[in-house]
Amino acid sequence: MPPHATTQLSKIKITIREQIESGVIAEMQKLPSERELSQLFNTTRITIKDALVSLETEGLIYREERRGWYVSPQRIRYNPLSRSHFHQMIKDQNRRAETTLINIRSEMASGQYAAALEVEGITPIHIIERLRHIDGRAVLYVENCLKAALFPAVLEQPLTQSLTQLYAEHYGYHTQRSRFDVIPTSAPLNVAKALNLSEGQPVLKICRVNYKQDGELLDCEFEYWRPDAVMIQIDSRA
Amino acid sequence: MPPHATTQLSKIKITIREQIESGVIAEMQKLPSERELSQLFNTTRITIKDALVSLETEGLIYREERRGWYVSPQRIRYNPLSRSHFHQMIKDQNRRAETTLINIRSEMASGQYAAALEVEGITPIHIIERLRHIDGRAVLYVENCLKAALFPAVLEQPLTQSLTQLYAEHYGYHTQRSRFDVIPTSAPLNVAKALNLSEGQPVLKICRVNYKQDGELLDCEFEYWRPDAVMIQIDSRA
DNA sequence: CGATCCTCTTGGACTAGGTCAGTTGTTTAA
DNA sequence: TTAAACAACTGACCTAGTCCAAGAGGATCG
Repeated sequence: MPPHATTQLSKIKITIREQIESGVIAEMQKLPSERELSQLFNTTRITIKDALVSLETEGLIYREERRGWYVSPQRIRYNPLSRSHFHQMIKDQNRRAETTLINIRSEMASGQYAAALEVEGITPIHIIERLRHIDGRAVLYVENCLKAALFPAVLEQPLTQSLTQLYAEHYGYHTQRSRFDVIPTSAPLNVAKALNLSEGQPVLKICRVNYKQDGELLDCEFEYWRPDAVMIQIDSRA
Repeated sequence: MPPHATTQLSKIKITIREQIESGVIAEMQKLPSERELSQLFNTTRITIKDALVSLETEGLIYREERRGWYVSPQRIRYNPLSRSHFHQMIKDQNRRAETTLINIRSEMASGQYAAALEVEGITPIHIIERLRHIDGRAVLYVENCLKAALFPAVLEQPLTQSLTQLYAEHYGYHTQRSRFDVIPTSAPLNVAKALNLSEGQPVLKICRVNYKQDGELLDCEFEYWRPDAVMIQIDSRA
């Protein structure tokens, strides 16, 4: 019997947590369906769902929309200040990374793009939308936003690799300064679609602005992480 | 009529969002009760609750346990690398800060404390639990964890002010290096109690370790923020 | 061999209630 | 005047279902 289990909810949570921590259900393995669990615990789907959502908030499990609930793997440690490549970072932590290109748009800066790029008036920009996977699981949706004037013919380049590397090798741009915000919020529809979430589920949003060697604003980036997949880790001299 | 509102849920969300953004309901003001809202929108409390939880995830509203739902104020911008005082940071953003002392414990390091302080074997520590308010709202629960050997008679000092300042003025310790982790997770029971949350609601956990001028580990800190109250903002040269 | 269709399973969205415990403000009694 | 008692209100927790759309996998057909 679980210790100090007062409510149904905490009993369910404790039992499932024990199953996961003892390894009975492995990382990335599927939990029984909500209907099955509600029979197992002799309760309703709503109570089961409340328990699952709570464990999801904790970062112990995650869901794929209309597919089921799964056990979260270990969090990736991520330092947004280090401009090291995503693929390198994942590999350093003995995990497997993939990147797919979703879409490229060219438009005039407006809304959060204009604000982040600190531009007024009509400025043409390219927006590169990519999806990053770790161990086969979509965990990160990224929008890179480039001032078109700084990046001639960028759309003909290979865009599933590191953009940092592309900037350096093809344009001679090096990031000298970075500024970023971390905001716990919810997934907009397009992000939710890409990450197999439903609209309004929690994500960790990271907005990053990079400046090149001469101090000019280089590009900005909007990252949307599955919140169970990552922890921000920063080490710096004060 | 709200645009593109397909489901009940999104209709309710859009309507409440409009009310807040247009200022009909002001910051920190209470929303109607779930029961009232379910009558207003001619739906059940479950649907209303789903909508409210979704807006809460977004950071637009927050709840006080068994008290009601309220409109979130603007997020505080917080740079965990700058060792500037909490009260100064809040004042710089034209907000009002308070700190209350909850409890002080002296025990032997174990669990996450031992891990963060990088100690093995029996090490006596002091744990200072404090609660921080912004504009009268409890938004941050902090545990400071000090190696007792480094801080003789620390418990006789005033502990609702800045500990950084106390370290410098009374012990001559200055933070030279900081390391911190940011983790979206859920509130443990003691934290939930202090922040008027219910167990398992989302918090932003920040674990910080400070090293003093000679490189020795000085102290560590566990911060639990209401996730709608804060955004992490870092600016640094790469 | 590849595409399409069909069926089963899944979580998402919803209705219509009830009980319980902590919070708040008011009334009452010492 | 003050504290204790009380009643009203709140979200937390819970039951018992229905309907729907998207996902997954197998069978079928060109």
